[in-house]
Amino acid sequence: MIQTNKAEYFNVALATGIVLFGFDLENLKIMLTRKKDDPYKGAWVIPSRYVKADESLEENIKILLLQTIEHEDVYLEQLNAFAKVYRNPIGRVVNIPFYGLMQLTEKEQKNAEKNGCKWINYHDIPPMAFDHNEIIDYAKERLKRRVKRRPVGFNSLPKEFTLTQLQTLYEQALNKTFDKRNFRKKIFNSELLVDTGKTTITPQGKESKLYRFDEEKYEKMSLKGYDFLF
Amino acid sequence: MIQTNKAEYFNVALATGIVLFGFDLENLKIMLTRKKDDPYKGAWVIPSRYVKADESLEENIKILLLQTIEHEDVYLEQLNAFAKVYRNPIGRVVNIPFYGLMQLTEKEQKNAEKNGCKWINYHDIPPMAFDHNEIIDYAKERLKRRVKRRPVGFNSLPKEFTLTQLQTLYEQALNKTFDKRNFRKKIFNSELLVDTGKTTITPQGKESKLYRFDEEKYEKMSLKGYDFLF
DNA sequence: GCAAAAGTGTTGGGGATACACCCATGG
DNA sequence: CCATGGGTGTATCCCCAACACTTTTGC
Repeated sequence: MIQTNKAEYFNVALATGIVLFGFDLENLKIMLTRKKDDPYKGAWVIPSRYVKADESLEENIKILLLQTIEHEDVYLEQLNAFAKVYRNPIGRVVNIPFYGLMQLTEKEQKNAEKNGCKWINYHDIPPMAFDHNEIIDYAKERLKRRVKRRPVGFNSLPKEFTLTQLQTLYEQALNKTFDKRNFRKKIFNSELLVDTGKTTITPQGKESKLYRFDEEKYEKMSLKGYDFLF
Repeated sequence: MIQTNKAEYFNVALATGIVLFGFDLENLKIMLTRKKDDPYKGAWVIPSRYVKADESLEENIKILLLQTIEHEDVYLEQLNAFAKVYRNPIGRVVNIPFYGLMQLTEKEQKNAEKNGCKWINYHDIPPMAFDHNEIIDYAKERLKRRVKRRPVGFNSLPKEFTLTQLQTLYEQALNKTFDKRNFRKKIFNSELLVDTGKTTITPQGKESKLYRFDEEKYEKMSLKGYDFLF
């Protein structure tokens, strides 16, 4: 590490951003907002926020979550820093975005709207300011890897859910379809699910069994990943 | 993005670091150096360097490579930013480390030594300054994932190599052993290798076949990953 | 009555693992 | 002559992919 006078290097700004994925049991969505001031006033962006010198990235992201969906109950992972020299016209701003995954209910839909954000379909992301399209593409790739290699439902489904809901989540994230029987076999083989014995009536009026995750098994799988692939 | 006066946020320093893995055909090693000035003067660190406001991360890493091994012929990937508030006593310094993978020859051994660096065994990393042990652990996990899911030999072996050398690389990185026949079967099934028809005499005096990678196939595999696991 | 969704088994193939011996060389 | 390392084949098992019909409900 080259030693030098502080002023020469302590002149970069740090920001976090959040690529927040929400699953409403039918579609995967991403929460976007519009920029409130220049540069790029009015353009689509992911929610972002400058980091103060004595603030951790996690604290900063939590504030972003409170300002948008109004709670912090989100699974988070840090993504690669985006640090190109001229990515922001006002100076050298490094954005360290996070990937977030959550269940999307009416509540978050309303809170987001109230706070000037919008949940937009995963497959229908508009052109955005800065390098935010790049950031979203990167986050989507991360989500795909996670879905393939680790269980993700715990963070994006209600406590009890149907197998069709789980399969829909996987199909949306990976943008392909699965054979129902094979999907269920794979899931059951992983011993990740517990039959609650209960049923629900789906929006289509069909009776459907409810399952929940085996939390202990889920934790183990989250760390190790699967030995098979979706 | 909250708008504000520039001085309030443009006060962070940015650094890159390199966790450089080298394979000398027998052992995996990591290049470390000792800190030349305070804080932590004399302590082990990974080679690191402040980023200037108009300098890209990649430019910065290239300079680090020239100052240590004296060439840039290294496979690089950016790792997660390390950004804890109090990780550096002189101020808020965010380190964006890179993972590097290369073949380690006599030349780099000598250059590193000349430039105050040392190649240390992968399994024998000393306590280090700042959070550099954490960074190395993170990079090791990345290497393990890469070895399991994508071909890595191209970046860490000579153009032509023996299957034992390739297997040793995998065994070192994953810290386990493989059955020779099964390892070869898996590699051949991937159709990644081409028999050069040549042989070499190993240091043990045995005649051994030389292989090289099928570059086209290798590129494809690097992007998609394997459908099987090591 | 018909369209849409929930639920359920079998078969075949391919890749992973486990496992042992021969031969050539250096010492 | 023996220790070391290069090279090779088979049998088993399990996971994966392909594939179709019944039942119930809403409309």
